Amino acid sequence: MKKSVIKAVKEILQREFVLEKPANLSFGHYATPIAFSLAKELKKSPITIAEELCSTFDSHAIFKEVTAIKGYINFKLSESFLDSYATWALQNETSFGSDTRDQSILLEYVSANPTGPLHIGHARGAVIGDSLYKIGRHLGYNIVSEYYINDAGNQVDLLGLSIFLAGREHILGLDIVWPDEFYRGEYIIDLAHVANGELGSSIFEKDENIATLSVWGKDKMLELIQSNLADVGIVFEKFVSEKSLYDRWDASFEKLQAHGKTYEEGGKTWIRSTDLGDEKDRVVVRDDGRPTYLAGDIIYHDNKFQRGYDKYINIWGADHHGYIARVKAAINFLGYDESKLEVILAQMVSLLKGGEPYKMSKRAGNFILMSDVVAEIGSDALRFVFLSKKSDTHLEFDIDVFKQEDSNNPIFYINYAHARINQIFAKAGKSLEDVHSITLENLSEEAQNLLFSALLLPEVLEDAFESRQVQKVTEYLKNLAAVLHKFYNENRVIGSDDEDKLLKLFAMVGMSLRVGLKLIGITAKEKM
RNA sequence: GCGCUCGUAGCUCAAUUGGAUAGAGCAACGGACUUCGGAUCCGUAGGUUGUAGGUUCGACUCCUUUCGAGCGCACCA
Repeated sequence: MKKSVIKAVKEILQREFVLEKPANLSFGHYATPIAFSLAKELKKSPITIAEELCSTFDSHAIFKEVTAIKGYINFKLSESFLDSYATWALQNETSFGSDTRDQSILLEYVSANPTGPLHIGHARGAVIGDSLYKIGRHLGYNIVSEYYINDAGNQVDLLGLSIFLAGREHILGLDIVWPDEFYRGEYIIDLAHVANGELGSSIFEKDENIATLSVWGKDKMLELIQSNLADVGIVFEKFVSEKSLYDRWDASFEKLQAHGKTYEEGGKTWIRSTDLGDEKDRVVVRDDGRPTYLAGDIIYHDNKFQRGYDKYINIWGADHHGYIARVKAAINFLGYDESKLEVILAQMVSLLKGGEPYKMSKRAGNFILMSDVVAEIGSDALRFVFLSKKSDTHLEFDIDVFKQEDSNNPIFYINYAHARINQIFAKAGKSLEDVHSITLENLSEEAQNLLFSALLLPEVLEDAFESRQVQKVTEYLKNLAAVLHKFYNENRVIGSDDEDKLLKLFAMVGMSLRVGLKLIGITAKEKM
């Protein structure tokens, strides 16, 4: 819809311009402030320019009216244009808002360590990533989702040790001296019991079994994480193991060397990341010859860029923000364009419980499990809460308030609008086919506005995806539901002269609600 | 100390990425039910956009100052 307007306006103005929504729908459907930017050039007032430009739009069929108000040029679409668009959309639900694009995108998100279940902080990035993925696909991007498994290094060793010690304490009944660093939490004890069942209690007898428990535990945790994700409708296309990458280190290292960005000092190998604005140079190989975590990420990004995507999006927890500079520097040193990497930071989620701060930590066992929250409020509400806020703002909510949310939850409000539409069709004893051929014209002002709102979905999706701000979709859906509820209260459909027209209009609204919800991972309810 | 992110109604958040009178929900108060499901709608009240400057036709948005909050500042992942 927006594209048609841009095309039409461009034909007439013959120059670039900004198209936006007017402050008030009564002004028109779209507007441009171009007169302001022309004012200096033409040495005339914006108001005069806008009025002059208006008259040049008279002939165009897609506009009902073009008016100048306080320097803005406002465009009102014709009813026949809106009707034909809606009629087409209703016949093509799956492709409504869909398009073909040639850009390819690799989207990496979650990538939580396989050393414990997902907690509520992971959920934010997970839900945002998955929604971007679903929307991007719908918009026609060639987009692939990927999970990077940190299955190498100390953390996984620590997991093995923790399970081992838990087994010795809880299964063998031995007295344990716990080291400073280990994973706490019920799930470690649970794992020890499962290991006891699958591997036998003898696994806890000898220290050399710790390595076995590490690998075993990591696989179990990965299964658990995947199951946690599946519970909120998230399935990854691809998993990449950090461990499997290290034998390619030599090849990646050669590239860095070829660009002269490495050096030896103190028996260690460094990269000159300060050349590209990092705070300090970084060690990539320790003095004992073991590569660091960054080395793994260098190989991984080398591997990613070799796969040749147009764009790489990583969603990280905000506590990793200090990591961006060194990874971008490394990508540059490998000989790639680091601007193709875009990092979205999902800010911290702080939880309260009964007004008290609820401290979260991966290492300690007192984090709140994502699966617990899902069990209490459901996947839809969890997704909606995280999708309603910009990812880069700190988010705080009280878990008790969150539990209470029922009718106050906007997800119910939107679902109710959708269910109402189904209900009214049922009550009228009609289906979409019965009203499909009717033309949507001579509608009231309110009905036209409702129709227009429903038809905005495609451009909202596009805007949300391109700005990577999914809250635009939830905002839109809340607004569309509100317009529908208001209209419903003020207008009787069944038995009115315009019954079929209004049913068709409602069908269009229902479709936008349904498609929009689907793309943020929520299934619209047929009835409540 | 240095860096990144964020300060918008009592609370949780929006604001077309520099545009028109800064908007929703919750909480408060007052209305609308012989209703196509009231899980809804309407109204009232609530703001110097943390502070102080600057840039321009125009600033919540960009720049500078300052205050506050969170996070980071590993050869851990």
